[in-house]
This record gives sequence, structure tokens and C-alpha cells, in this order.
Amino acid sequence: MPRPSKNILSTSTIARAALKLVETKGDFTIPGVAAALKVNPSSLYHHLPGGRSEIVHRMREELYARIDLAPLVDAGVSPLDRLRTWMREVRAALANAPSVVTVLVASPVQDPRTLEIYETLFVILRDAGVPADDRVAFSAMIDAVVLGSAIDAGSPAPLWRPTPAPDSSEALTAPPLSELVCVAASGDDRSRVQKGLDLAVETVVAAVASAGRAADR
Amino acid sequence: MPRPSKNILSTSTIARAALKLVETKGDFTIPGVAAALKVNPSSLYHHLPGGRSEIVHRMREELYARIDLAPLVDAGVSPLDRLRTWMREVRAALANAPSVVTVLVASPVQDPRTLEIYETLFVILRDAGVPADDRVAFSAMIDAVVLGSAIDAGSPAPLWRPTPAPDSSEALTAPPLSELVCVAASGDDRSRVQKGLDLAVETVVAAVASAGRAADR
DNA sequence: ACCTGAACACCGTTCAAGT
DNA sequence: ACCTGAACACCGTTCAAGT
Repeated sequence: MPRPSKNILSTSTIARAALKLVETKGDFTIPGVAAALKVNPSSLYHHLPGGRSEIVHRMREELYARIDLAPLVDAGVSPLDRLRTWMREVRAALANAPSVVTVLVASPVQDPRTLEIYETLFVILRDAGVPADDRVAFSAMIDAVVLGSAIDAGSPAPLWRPTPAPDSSEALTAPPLSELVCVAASGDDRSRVQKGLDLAVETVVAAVASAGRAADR
Repeated sequence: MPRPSKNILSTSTIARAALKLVETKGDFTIPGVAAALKVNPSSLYHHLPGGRSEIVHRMREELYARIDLAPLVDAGVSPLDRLRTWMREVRAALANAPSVVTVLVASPVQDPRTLEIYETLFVILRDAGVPADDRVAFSAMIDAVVLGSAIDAGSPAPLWRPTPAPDSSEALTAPPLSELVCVAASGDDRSRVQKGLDLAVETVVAAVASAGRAADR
């Protein structure tokens, strides 16, 4: 048993404590992480001068640090396969703490690690033959799909509550629809979300492949 | 000039005041909306017993109320065109107050208006020939794209800050990438986001059309 | 340098009281 | 029924003080 080093706190331990809180409670607070680290709330400011928002940035870094970059820049793998991996990896990193996504999207990207991840995406798009002028649009779409999926996965409880009373409100949208919504509510959420993501990934891959072919001609 | 009616407050005025705050300040607070309505903070609880989270729900209703349902259920329009309209309309409703999206996604859907909107989506998917078993997955993807795009549009400031110092960190990801990211940072954001959305819409439409054709065979 | 303790302004919510 | 006013627990942040 090694003696604990003198410093109890570090930016990484703070970020990890905050992440654990978000994963369990759905959110985090300064006194909360301080208590988890058996420390005074004000102590955190010595390590993260930026306060709460800086903790959020460090949380994002911590999540993205778990992504292995190697398969994303492996020239031996086809660009489309690398794109599949990229989307699944980023989404998985966020899905580890889905409710953190709603916290993350509220603050802009700044840390080098996140930029690095997105730089690999631009390389993949280039290798796939997407014209330079279109890469930003594609990355925006891919970002939207991945973030949206992660949020979808993390949205609390059944997203679709069956309509309580089908009291014949409007003739236009009458009988079959409420049923459909009920169908959506049944079926376990895990597979529902997973299927939606798989579909999204393949749809995006198809679009990228199509853009690449169009550029070749 | 009509005399103001006796009751100063209503759920709708509260929701609209909160929306206005989110649009201007990026967030809202109970004392904030109370002050905007020249009323005591505690007064709000008489109309919205659910407190802050109920205000959020009413905000979502208020936003979606601006969507015209008629073109979405018009049998004279092709399903794919209706899908295009659906995505653009929902996205536009959210884009009116982009930063509200990050608030909305934190709370699950409950209000009938929002359910109504998504019911029209299921009808469109059915009309487009998407098999019943796949409609949930498709709706999840579409939801992800629309929400993600709206968040993208509302994310504060340049999403991509150019890497400050290219101090030759790793050989793998060396010269061209920082350039690419810089390109992304330039170019006005309006068109960037718009192009990304258009791309996403057409990509999704293609996927839906493909699923419809596959089911026909 | 690293952490504590007290202090400040502020937020969400409740509840008895007014009209 | 609708709104006020006081009150409570709590949060984010600062800053002087300890070691």
C-alpha cells in the first residue's frame, strides 16, 4: 500500500469525480465533487481556475481520452470502415455518460484532444474522396448524428409515452397513429437506440461514399 | 387600448417570457421571468405547479405550436417531400431559440403537441413504405439529425477554434489537418450550418426512399 | 503551493398571509 | 383564485488565512 501522494487533488481526479456524479445522478455540483473527494469546495478553484465550466471541458477531455486513435488513422483500413469506427467510438465514449452530453453541448469545444478527434474525421473524409468544400458540411452532419444519437440514448425514461386517451380529437390523425406510438414505446430501448444508430451510421457512410464517387467522375 | 385583463399571468405568457430570456441570454431563471413579467417569483408556482421543469415543457409546446401541421399530413404531397418539410419545420422551430434545445433535451417529452408532431412523422414513414418494424429506428435517426443540427446551429461561437501552435506534436497527424480545421473555422457559420442540414435532410430522405423500395420488392 | 473557512450574491421552492 | 413576502436549503465563487 503506497502512501497517498501529498496532493489530494488534480484536474484529472476532479474531472473523473464529476463524471461519476453525472453518470449516477445525472448532473454534478461543485459541493458534490468536493464531497466525493473529501475536500472543501473552494479547493477546486486552485486547480480549475475557470470554475464549473472548466470542469466541463476537462470532463470532455476525459471521455475522449478513452478513444483509441490508432484505428482511425490506419491507412490500411478503408476510409468508409474508418468512418464507421469513428462514429461508433465517439458515440460510445459519449454513451458512457449520456447525460453528460447535454452538459457538454452547452459549452464550445476548446481542448486539443477533442480537436484531434475531429481532425481525424477530416482526414477520413478526405481519404473517402469528399471534396474539400463539402467536408465541413459532412462533419457537421456526422456530428449532429452522433451527438443526437447519444442524447437520444441518454434521454431520461421512455421518450414516447403512449397517448393516454384517444378521444377522437382530429379526424386527420385518427386511429392508426396512437398505435404506432405505442409500438414505439414497447420493445426495449437498448435495441431501439442501437438500431437507430446502426441505421444512421450506414446512412451517413452511404452519403459519404456517394460524394466520393461523384467527385471521382 | 384595451385594459389589461385582470390576471397578469398565464402559462403561455410565462413560457413565452422564458423563451425570450433563453433567446437573448442563453438561459432562463425563475426570478428572471418573474422580473420580466413584473411579478413575484413565487407567483409562477400558482400557474406552473411543476416549477422550473414544467416551464421547460411549456416552452417546448410554445415552440412546436408554431409548426403548421397541414403540409405534413397533406396526402397530395409525396411522402418524401413531406419528410423534407417535417425536418425543416422542426429544425426551424428549434433554431428560433437554438440554445433552448440544450435545455429541452434534458427533459423527456410529455406534452400532446410534441407527440402530435412525432405522430405525423410516423405516418410519413408509413406512407413512404418504411416497414413498421423499422419506423422507430428511422424516427430515432431523424430525431438525432434534427436535434443535432439545431444544437450545432446554437452552439456558442466558432465550434472549431484553430489549433494555436502546430508544435509538431505527432508525426501521424501532421501538416494538412490543422489547415483543414482552419478552413472550417473560416467561412460564415450560417451557410456552413445550412449546408450541413440540407445534406442531412437529403441523406435521410435517400435512406427512407431506399427502405421503401426494399420493402416493395 | 495547496487547502480551509467564512462570506457573498443568487437560485429554486414552500407556505402562510393578504385581497 | 391570484398574488405577495418572508423564509429555507442550496449553489457557484471569492478571498483572506492557515500550513
